[in-house]
Amino acid sequence: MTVLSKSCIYGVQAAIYLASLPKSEYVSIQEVAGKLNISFHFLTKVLQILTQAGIMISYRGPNGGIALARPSSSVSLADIIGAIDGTEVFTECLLGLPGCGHADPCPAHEQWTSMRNRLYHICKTTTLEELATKASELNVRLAAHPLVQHFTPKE
Amino acid sequence: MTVLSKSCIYGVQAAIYLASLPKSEYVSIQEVAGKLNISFHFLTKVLQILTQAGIMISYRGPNGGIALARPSSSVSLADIIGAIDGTEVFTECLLGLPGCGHADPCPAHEQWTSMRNRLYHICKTTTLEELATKASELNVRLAAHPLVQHFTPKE
DNA sequence: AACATTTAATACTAAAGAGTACGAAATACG
DNA sequence: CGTATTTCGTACTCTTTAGTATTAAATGTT
Repeated sequence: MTVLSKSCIYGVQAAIYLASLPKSEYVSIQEVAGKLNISFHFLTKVLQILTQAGIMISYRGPNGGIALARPSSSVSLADIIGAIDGTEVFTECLLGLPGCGHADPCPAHEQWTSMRNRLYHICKTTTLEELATKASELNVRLAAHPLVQHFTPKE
Repeated sequence: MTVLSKSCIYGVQAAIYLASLPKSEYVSIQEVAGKLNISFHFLTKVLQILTQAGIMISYRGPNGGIALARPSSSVSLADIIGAIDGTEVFTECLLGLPGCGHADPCPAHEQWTSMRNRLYHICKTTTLEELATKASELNVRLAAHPLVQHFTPKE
């Protein structure tokens, strides 16, 4: 059991990748998938979700692709997680009890609520800009396998 | 995507239920499943895991059942989660990157590590005794559906 | 207008999680 | 010894998530 689904992880990775690019032009999903070592088709589906959510914009045809719809400083981790996995992680009871809340708490309510709120706070205040800066500053890894390779100008 | 699997949630609920009983005798899985509104067969499989992990002990035959192997004050939430879902939640990178760590961090490493450590700390220091006490003190709910009913002496 | 490129949409396959069923093994009790 | 009770082990089904494939729609270029 993981906190984020695979779809969500891919979405976050792609978003960070876009945010880390110098210019904000359309980048083909193929390029992103290649750099991040993700299945192109699968990533396409994930990015469609982010596009529909208004987090990214897409453009079809030659030189088309996807791009962040807003400046990376105004997109939070929580935005992306919310769009793909939903807000469940930030709101649900640890034990999955439907009506768990202040009025009718489960035995783990207090501990978990404080936890969850902190998680939400961190995700809400962490922006793509911040993550992208770290990624490039520290030469930090983004992709699973070999590492993000050098940018090869698209042709 | 949830933090804990259904199996794990059921395991935790059952453990709290056992801990909340006055005496620590063998309780049939059927009784536990009934009180907690969980499928008997499914709960059986989950509790087998906890038995194999040494957290519970079982006894077959008439008047058999399961019981906590140790006093409820020495069983932590983390023990149960670890046995059923594994320690992944407490150790894994948010973005699921294999070698993510201090030496080779992902962009979300710092934030997530502090989060995770706190989660682990809370789960490690929260005992079944504590949870069970809350459950009975506050007349707090444990099961999803109707509510834990009154104890009906087993015969 | 024709063609190449790239996302959108849909459908399909594979794997994992959740839930069900049933027979085998252990044990108490008459 | 036989029978009822209760966990153990295995196998099966259903649902969700992950991943693959294919066709349609949009758009720039020649």
